Amino acid sequence: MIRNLSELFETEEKSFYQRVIRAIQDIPKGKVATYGQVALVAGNPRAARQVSYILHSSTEKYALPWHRVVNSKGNISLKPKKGYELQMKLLKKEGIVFDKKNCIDLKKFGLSPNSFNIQD
DNA sequence: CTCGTGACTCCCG
DNA sequence: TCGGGAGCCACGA
Repeated sequence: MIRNLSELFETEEKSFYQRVIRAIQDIPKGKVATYGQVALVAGNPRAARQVSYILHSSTEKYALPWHRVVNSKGNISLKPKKGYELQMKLLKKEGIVFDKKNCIDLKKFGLSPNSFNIQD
């Protein structure tokens, strides 16, 4: 479990790609992280899009909890019939709650800013 | 080296 | 509130 940014940067993983993998694996069950957050933790605040690319190509290979990654609004970015329903199902199973608009309350289920933060 | 590819975000009207 | 448009970026071909 990565506790802070320093620890993350000190890992063997050198590429953004590898760090993203680590970051995602570090998302605790019952919580969700946004693409932007993952990108931030991986060291590139602007590479949110890249995170999706990585997920798409390595989800199975690294057994990533991909369903815990949602967009900044707390929505599932996948399109219906393309994983959307599956993701929602998996999240609900972990206790995540969706509101009327199928949004997740990030205040409640999103990673707190300190989860990956330096000030434990 | 250049180009295509996104499960993203931010900003504006 | 909601939708469109532009910015952004690593990785593979």
